[in-house]
Amino acid sequence: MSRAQELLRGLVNCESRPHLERRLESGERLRVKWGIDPSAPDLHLGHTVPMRLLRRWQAAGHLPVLVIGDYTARIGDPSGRSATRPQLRTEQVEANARTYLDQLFCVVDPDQVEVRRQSEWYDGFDLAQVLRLANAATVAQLLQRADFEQRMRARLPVGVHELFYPLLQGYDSVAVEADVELGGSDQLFNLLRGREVQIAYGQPPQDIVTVPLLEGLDGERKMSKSLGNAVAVADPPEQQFGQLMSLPDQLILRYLELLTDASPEQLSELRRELDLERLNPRDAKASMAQLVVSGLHGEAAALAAREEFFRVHRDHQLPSRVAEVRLPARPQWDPRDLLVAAELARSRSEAGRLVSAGAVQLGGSRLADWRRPVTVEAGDVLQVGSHRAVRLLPG
RNA sequence: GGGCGGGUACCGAAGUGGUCAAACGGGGCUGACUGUAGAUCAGCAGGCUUUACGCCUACAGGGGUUCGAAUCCUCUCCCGCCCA
Repeated sequence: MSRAQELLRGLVNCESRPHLERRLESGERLRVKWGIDPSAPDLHLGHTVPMRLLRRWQAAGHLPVLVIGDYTARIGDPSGRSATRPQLRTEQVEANARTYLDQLFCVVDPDQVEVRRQSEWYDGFDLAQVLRLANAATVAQLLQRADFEQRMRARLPVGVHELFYPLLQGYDSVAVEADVELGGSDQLFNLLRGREVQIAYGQPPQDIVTVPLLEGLDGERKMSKSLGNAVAVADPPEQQFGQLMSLPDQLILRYLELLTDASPEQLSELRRELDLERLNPRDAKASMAQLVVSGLHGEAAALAAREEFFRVHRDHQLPSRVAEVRLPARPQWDPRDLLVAAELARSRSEAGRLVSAGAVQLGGSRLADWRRPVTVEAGDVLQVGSHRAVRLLPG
């Protein structure tokens, strides 16, 4: 496999591939732009797909240029807007940007990057420059974008400022003189626009590399924090492990391919084992989860997370670390008050329902009826379902 | 600026005067089973209480009609479409 082929392995799309391969073979140090909007403080596993690619390119001697979208994030990300969103304040954006970088450097080598912020060039942008930028595309070109079209058809709002997104992102490429821009496959439109903007400003157009979008835990839609199907990079290892175990079985190989260093040979071997049912999908999934978690938190943490998961969910034992709750001493408790006091139920009504459903155990025995008061011994464990439990202490 | 159509629980979406705390689907929670928080099947679904077909709060917001309103009227706010 040539150097270029190695760097482009597993990618869905390049523009233009022959040109990019030539440049990769030339030994040139390429400036590889990757942009992120710090509109929310957390990166998730979907972001680590391009991050992992950047690391590979770093190893081959190229320079990632990370563009922090502090400007577009400050305006407010209009996608998925359900109400007028409060504009993010500068400090908030800056704080987000910092946690972003911390998370990024879990994967990307912090010594081999250039970090840039949009504010470097947009703070001083005047109207003449805005108009010149706006002249780099026509309305028809901007509206042909698939998600605008879908939203218009679905009678959802499309803000005027959203039309500027591709232009702003494109101008970023001009500002940082990008040779290559990396993005998710949903970014193709914006990335291509970047080429046109560069041409309009007299620069050679960047090459484009798009990586596949990672499906979220629901197995259907792309991973996104707002869809609630994401695993955050900063989440604790046990939580990540558990979330990964809730993945539909058919995505095990996909996650291995996009989120770990598993080789194509290992993947096809694993596929064969699963097809022949020689391997329990649960165990394959656990191996995947362990690899992914160890990539972010290290091997020891990943192993501990795996053991804890099996202990609680396969062997149905109490979690090894149970939170402690201090309660006033009372001779008897209404089970509902007890659940609310332990923060295992939001209301007495909900607590009553949980007891009726047979979900609640106190000191190892199942509560049958919320009407029957219970006595609490110091150190008793109150448990709801299989994995929510607290130890009750007098206080 | 004009015309039209909308705003219902976490999301989508029924419901056009009482039997609506509100169908159905998704998501969520719980149980059974299992091979995992996966799959499948079942249950739960605002709050409070003396757990009763009791009370309070709730169908964008305010005001009104009515014995009674998510449903009718009115004003306000928000959104979409078409025309200009």
